[in-house]
Amino acid sequence: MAGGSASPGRSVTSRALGILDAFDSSAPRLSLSEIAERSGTPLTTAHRLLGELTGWGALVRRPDGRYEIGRKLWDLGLIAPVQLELRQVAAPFLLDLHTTTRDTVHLAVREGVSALYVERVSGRESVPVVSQVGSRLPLHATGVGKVLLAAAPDDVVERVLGALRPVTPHTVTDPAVLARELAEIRRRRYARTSQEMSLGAASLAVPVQVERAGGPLAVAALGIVVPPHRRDLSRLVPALEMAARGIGRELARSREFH
Amino acid sequence: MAGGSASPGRSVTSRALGILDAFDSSAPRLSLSEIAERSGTPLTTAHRLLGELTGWGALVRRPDGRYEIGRKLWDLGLIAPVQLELRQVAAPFLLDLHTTTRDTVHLAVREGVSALYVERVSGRESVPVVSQVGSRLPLHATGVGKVLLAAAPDDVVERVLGALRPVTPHTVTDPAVLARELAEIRRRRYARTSQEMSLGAASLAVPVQVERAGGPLAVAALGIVVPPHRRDLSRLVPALEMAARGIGRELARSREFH
DNA sequence: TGCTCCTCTCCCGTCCAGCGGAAAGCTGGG
DNA sequence: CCCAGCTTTCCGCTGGACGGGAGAGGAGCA
Repeated sequence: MAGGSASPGRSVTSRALGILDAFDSSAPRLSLSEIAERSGTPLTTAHRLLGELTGWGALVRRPDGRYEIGRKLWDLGLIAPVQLELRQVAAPFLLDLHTTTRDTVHLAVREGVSALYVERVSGRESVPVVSQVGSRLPLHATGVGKVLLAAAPDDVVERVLGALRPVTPHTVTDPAVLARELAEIRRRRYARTSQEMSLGAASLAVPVQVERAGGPLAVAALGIVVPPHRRDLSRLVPALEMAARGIGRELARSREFH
Repeated sequence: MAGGSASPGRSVTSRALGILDAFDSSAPRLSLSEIAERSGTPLTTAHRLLGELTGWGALVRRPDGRYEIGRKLWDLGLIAPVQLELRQVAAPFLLDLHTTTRDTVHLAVREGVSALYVERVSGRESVPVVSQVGSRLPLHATGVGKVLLAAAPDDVVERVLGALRPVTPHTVTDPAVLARELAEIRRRRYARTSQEMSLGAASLAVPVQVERAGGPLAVAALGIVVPPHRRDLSRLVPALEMAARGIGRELARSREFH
């Protein structure tokens, strides 16, 4: 009878941490049984581990019994140097763009075959919140993603072209169409998405480049989302390009010292 | 010979998590031995736990061998609902203030006897970075802190007055002086710090209030930091008050639905 | 160059704390 | 009222955590 036969192999610690993997931006509040199921942990074990995680402050218990991420992880997350240099350098430029245009501006980097949004200044007009800081989207699904893809190594491009899952009803799913778009982006130095018009916004994105010995190196993409009733997208290109060049210049300078 | 005699009592999990406690905004990169010392963990044990934490992604190893907070914790931290509602409601107001004044604007809440900065928009002129989002400062040491203190329950005020440690050379350390300042803040509805002039900036802070049955309830403080060469602080009061009222109103409205 | 000091890594015997099935609380809906 | 689903407590078994020791790898100094 009674339990016993300890864990199936993984270490205690990674088992506890695995619990945290159940949490996600699309599932920020979870009940005990949901967590147990999502993390593949026996209910009782999950219960105990949750107790410890809560005790430490990694999680907090809501009045309704569900768990959510606690202060401690917020504190620690804030000091994570994820693209720290880029974010610090870029922040003033994003704010400047926001001040002059009043629109939503965001900055993303490539992480594998995803675009990772690392900074964002929200505009007043409510646009869909898909580019939340920390969120990841497939490279082929957004303007900044395509810009990053246009500058990515060939093997990455091929991997993306090989698996074009639709994200919105308007996502390109034809590899030939996307390849043509990428060529166009490389030629014009900016991407312009009309696909997302249906979401109530149009967007524009440009590459951020750092000058290096051996040619420029794209490290990020700068995007702006404009409400649909303003169609003066093209007039924004110079401002965006200037900001992108400014970020690249400052980044190169700050790296010289290091 | 050989080790053995397992842990002194605490659970495995909390021991591993305790390792993370060694990290701090003032010490974001640590070596193995620093971590072992800071967390009071035997060197060998710390080494193993660090391996597990790194394997999961809570920490990453830098080329020089030091550890720092990794992507995973960043991701999780971003979905922590720490003052989520307040931050979402306040963000547009902070941006508006920044757009019109170009100065650094920040928002803080009270957490015990500390002011916790939860949102910030940095101005172009570089002011000291003490109000980084996530950082905590004693209530008596800053403008927003004093505003929060002025609205805090009596027991909190007494606790603070009882232990006035100096933070900068200009921090008030005399309880009587601070008590008079607090009375002044309650009367005028805003705080104005001249103490921090030496740091190269002057600041202004107002309470953010939510209307409730049973009188207004201060929940946060809104502050602005102005470079010293602009002395038109008083002209900012109306704009700040309007923003603070706006935040309070929106917050009350969004809570009605809930 | 040889020495010392410091930090990191691997090894391994002991022993205890994690494990999780079972069953008892606790809600809330029908 | 009864039942279904979720949460919490209980507890004996066992396998993995523990950490001292030794040695490798470097940095600094004479």
